[in-house]
Amino acid sequence: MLRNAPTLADVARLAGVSEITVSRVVRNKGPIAAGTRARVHEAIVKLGYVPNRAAGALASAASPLIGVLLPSLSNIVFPEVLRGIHTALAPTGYQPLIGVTDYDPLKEQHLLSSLLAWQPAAIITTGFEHTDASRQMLSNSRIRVAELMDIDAEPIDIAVGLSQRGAGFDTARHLISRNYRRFGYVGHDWNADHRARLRYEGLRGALAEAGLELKAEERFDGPSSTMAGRETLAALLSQKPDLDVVVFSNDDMAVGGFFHCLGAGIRVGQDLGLFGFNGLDIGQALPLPLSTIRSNRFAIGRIAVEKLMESSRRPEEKLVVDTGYQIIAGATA
Amino acid sequence: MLRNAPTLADVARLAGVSEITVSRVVRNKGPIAAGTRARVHEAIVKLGYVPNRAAGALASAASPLIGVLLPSLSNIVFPEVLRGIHTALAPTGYQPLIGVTDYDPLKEQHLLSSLLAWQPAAIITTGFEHTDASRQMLSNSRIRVAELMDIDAEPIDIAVGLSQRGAGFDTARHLISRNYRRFGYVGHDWNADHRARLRYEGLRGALAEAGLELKAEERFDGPSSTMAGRETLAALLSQKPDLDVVVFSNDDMAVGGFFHCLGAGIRVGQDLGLFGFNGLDIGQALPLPLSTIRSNRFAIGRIAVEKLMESSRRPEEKLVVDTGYQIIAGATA
DNA sequence: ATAAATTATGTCAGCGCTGTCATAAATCGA
DNA sequence: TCGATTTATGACAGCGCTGACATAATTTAT
Repeated sequence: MLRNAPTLADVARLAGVSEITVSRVVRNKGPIAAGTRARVHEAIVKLGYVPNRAAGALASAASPLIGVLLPSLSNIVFPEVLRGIHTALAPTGYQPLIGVTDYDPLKEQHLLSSLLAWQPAAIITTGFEHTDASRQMLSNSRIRVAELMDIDAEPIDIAVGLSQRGAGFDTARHLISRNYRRFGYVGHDWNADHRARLRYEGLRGALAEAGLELKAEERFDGPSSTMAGRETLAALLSQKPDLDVVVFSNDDMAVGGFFHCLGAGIRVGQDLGLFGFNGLDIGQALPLPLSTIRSNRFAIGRIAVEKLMESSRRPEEKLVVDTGYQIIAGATA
Repeated sequence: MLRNAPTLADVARLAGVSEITVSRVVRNKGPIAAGTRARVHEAIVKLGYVPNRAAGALASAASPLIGVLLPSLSNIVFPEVLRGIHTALAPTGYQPLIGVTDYDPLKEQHLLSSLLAWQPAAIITTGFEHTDASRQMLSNSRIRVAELMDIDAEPIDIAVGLSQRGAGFDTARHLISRNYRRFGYVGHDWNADHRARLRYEGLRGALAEAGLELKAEERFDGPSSTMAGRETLAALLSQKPDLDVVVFSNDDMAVGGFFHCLGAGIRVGQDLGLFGFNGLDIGQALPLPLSTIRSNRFAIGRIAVEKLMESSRRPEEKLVVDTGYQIIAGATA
């Protein structure tokens, strides 16, 4: 932006009104006579005026920015949440200011303070794992805060997501009802991905209730990926070949598992059941649609924004929105 | 952010120095005595001072923001570019302000003007297709501009990417050298995705040079996806079964094609060759690794930021960085 | 017709910071 | 030793906008 870009004052002069009137026209605020509005708009177009957001943010101690903290951009899950956020934000004039935490609460804390420096209207972050300092900043700021993906704990303000533990639990219930008994588990690094751990715990809980247990489990030491799923299933089966179903930490891993079976001549759905989590498109495009759980990621982002926008002040009551999950029966388990 | 958050003045008072000195300490600018610096830092920590970015941006007519315009977040390609941008940005203190254009130049134009209102240090956008007004805004602004993904036209300032046309061309050359002759093409909507069209044109160009042609082609009317690839290949083959290789507009589509073959009992690599574009992980995790072209998306984002950061003023010379592409021979063609 | 309410517009200070220019203190060179 | 540099700090205005508080013009009610 140039120093000599037209300002409110320039527009006001050209339209023959005061600056504040132009400001009101631009922000659609307060009563403006139709004729005045027209003249101002004309002047705006003529000069190519674009409001300086920094000045506006400073003067009003508020900005049309929404801080968004995402743990990762490496698989499609969080971009989809972001897409939901974006879709809901687009008609409002708010813009997302993004930070990527790499699943690191300390990084989240640093990013949070630089986001807060912009005086955003709201902050959207992921999960409930924050440093004390982050929590402090968020509650001090008094702006609206949404914590996404999980609803298994008490939010700072709004939580939007699904019960990760419940999803794990219902995975086991579903598979037990389909007469699977010899369960294996293939996961990835859950120091990073806390929600994968919650699903795992839910899974084990339901198995225990049914008097069952995991016959074998293997965790890939790194982030989830198709390749990791493929290799980790191979490792699991070489150690324990007589499983009748394997639950994966997510669809990326499960699709990899499917590919392993394809290569190894294992008939998926007959010799071995496979179950994922997320309901990604890729899983449903497989020759056998993947049995999995739909996690409604787009909706989580969209609904979070909608709820945040309902009021600029944080209400007394904390809000928890359960976006639910649906078991996709599929054909692999 | 609260109206009563500590300001520079509060820090200055506590440290017993002037505001400008605190400002200099915070920004690491100008000479500061070690003792002064220490006292200021102490005061900053004690008060939990966080600089108000809006004020800084207003006063200096510049902000530590980088405007990023992406066409889509629906598949993994642009999130990966964004990840590259993010990775390079993280140590610099700059933050990305994101807009999603849905491949619509007019939407891009609107987003551009709201990004520019923040007086960003630079703008990163995609491709060369902009409205005249966008082009105008970008050149008037004098800030650094990077146009990503394609290098087949003259950039406004910096272009970082690969020759899409060249990638299409070399796809054909490669397949011809492997004795494929009966080419089919499966694409998606290229009104949106202009680069897919460039690759297609490159492909046809190389075929023509070799005295060959596309025996059949089919374009899915919508964005690329695994399912679209699967269905569109089915349609193509039902119309023209005797192809020996099918080139897809990208890996998502090609993976879908692979799944179709799996279901239809077509032996990939023997009965029919498949070739993609992008070099996504998923393609390489297939039982037969997908034959495709690696497009170095992460590097495109990272290098764009690095080049943008080299100077805050736009140099006389336009810069084109070719991040290249590599043919991944794979096993499907 | 006149007070009361409503609508339309303006004045002014100040948001929190940084650029510019000035000044003071320390260091240097011959 | 004394001007010339270099280093360290400060005073001050002003970036472009908006909130609070008038005030003027118009409509409505009585």
